Amino acid sequence: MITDAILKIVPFSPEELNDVLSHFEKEYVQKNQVLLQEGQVCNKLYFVEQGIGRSYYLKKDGKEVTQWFFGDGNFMSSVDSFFQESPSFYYVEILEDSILYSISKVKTDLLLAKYHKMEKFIRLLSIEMFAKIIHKLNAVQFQTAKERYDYMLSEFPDISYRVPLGYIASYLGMTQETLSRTRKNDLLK
Amino acid sequence: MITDAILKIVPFSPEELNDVLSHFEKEYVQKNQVLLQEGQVCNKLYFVEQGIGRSYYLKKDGKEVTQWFFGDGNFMSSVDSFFQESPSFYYVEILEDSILYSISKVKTDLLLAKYHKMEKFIRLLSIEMFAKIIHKLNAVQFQTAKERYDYMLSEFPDISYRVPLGYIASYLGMTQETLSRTRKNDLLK
DNA sequence: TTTACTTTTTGATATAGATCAAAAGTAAAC
DNA sequence: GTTTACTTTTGATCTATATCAAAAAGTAAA
Repeated sequence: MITDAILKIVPFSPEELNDVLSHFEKEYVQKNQVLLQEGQVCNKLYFVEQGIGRSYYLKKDGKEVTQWFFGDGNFMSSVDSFFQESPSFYYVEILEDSILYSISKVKTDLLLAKYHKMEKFIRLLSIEMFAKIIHKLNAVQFQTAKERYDYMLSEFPDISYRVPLGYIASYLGMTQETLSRTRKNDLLK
Repeated sequence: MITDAILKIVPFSPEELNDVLSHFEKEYVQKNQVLLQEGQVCNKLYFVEQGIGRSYYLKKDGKEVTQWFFGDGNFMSSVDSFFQESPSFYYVEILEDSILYSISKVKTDLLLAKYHKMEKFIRLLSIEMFAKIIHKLNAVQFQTAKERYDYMLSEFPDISYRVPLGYIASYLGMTQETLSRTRKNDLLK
C-alpha cells in the first residue's frame, strides 16, 4: 500500500523505489500510544498502512483539540515540526491498533539529497496537505455546524464512525453537544 | 529583495541564482487589478517586491472572504491551483500599486527539473506556507474576536493598517462591525 | 447480570458575535 | 467648498452555539 501511495505521487524506478522503501521501518503500534509529545521536535514521518492516528493540542483551559486525522493510506507527522525541526505544537497519537511505516528525519534528508525525485515527492506531498488544510479552514471558518459535519464526512468518510464524537467535535471547532444535536437532526431529514 | 528572499531559503550559487532570476519578469501592477479569477488555473507564481495583494473568494451569498494577504517580500499565488494545475478557488488581486516579479508555471517546471535545489526551494516554501496556514487555522477556529485580531497584528504587522477593515474582518472570520468594536475596545485598554 | 466506567444524548439557560439600520467620518470629484 | 461615494462606527435586537447539569446508553470488567 505504501508502494502505491508513493508511486501515485512520483514515478520512481523499481530500483529507486526499493532503495527508498528500504529506509522505512514497519511498526506495530497499539491503541492510545502517543508517538509525539508537544514541544518535542518530530523526527519521524509515518505512513499509516492500517489504522488511525490523530494530531491534537491542548488549549490553555486544558481541553484537547484535534488538529487532524490520519487514516489508512496517508502520511502522518507533525509536518512543520518534522521539516523545520521546530518544537511540535501538537501531540500525535494512535487511536486504533495500527500498522505504520516510519522514516527518520536523517534518512529522509539522505533521500532528499540523493534523489531529485524525492524532493519532488515531498514537495507534492506538502502541497497536497496544504490544499487539504485550506479546505478545512474554509469549512470551519464560514460554515454552520451542519455544513462542517458534512465536510467531515466527505474528507474522512472511513474515519467518521470509528473515533469518539468528542474528537470530531473539537476537530470541527464545536462542542460535543452541538455535534450530537447536529448529527441527530441530520438523521431526521 | 527577491534575491534575499530566495537565498534565505536555499543557497543557490551566484550562477544558479542568476539563471533562476532570469526566468522572472518584473511587473508594475496597479491597485485593484485582478491577477487571477476564480475557476482559472493559476499559471503564475508572484513575488511581491513592493505593495500588497490578497486572495479571496465569494461565498454563496456573494460576500467576499479574504483568504490571505501578501505583503512585501512574500511569494504570492493561488498555490494549490498553481502546482496542481487545478481551477483556483480564489481570486487574486492587488490592493496597492505594486511591483511584482512573476514566473510562469512552464518556466517553474523547467527550473524544478533543472535544479535539484529548486525542488528543495519550492518544498521549503510550501512547508513555510503550510505552517502559516496552520497558525491561522488555530487562531480563527478557537479564539475570540480580540485574540484573532491580535493574531492579525502579529502575522501582518505592516499590512494591518493599509487595507480596508472589511477585508481584515472577513480574513479573520468575523463581521466588520465586530472588528470595529473589537479594535475600539483594544484602544481603550 | 450486577457493578463501574465511559461516551453520548437531552434539557435549560447564557452569551459572543451576527444582523439590520442609520449616523458619522473621510476622501476624491466637480 | 460643496457634492458624491465610500468606509467606519455606533446602536438595538436576534440567533447559533456554548455552557452547565444530568439522564441515558453503551462497554467492559467482576
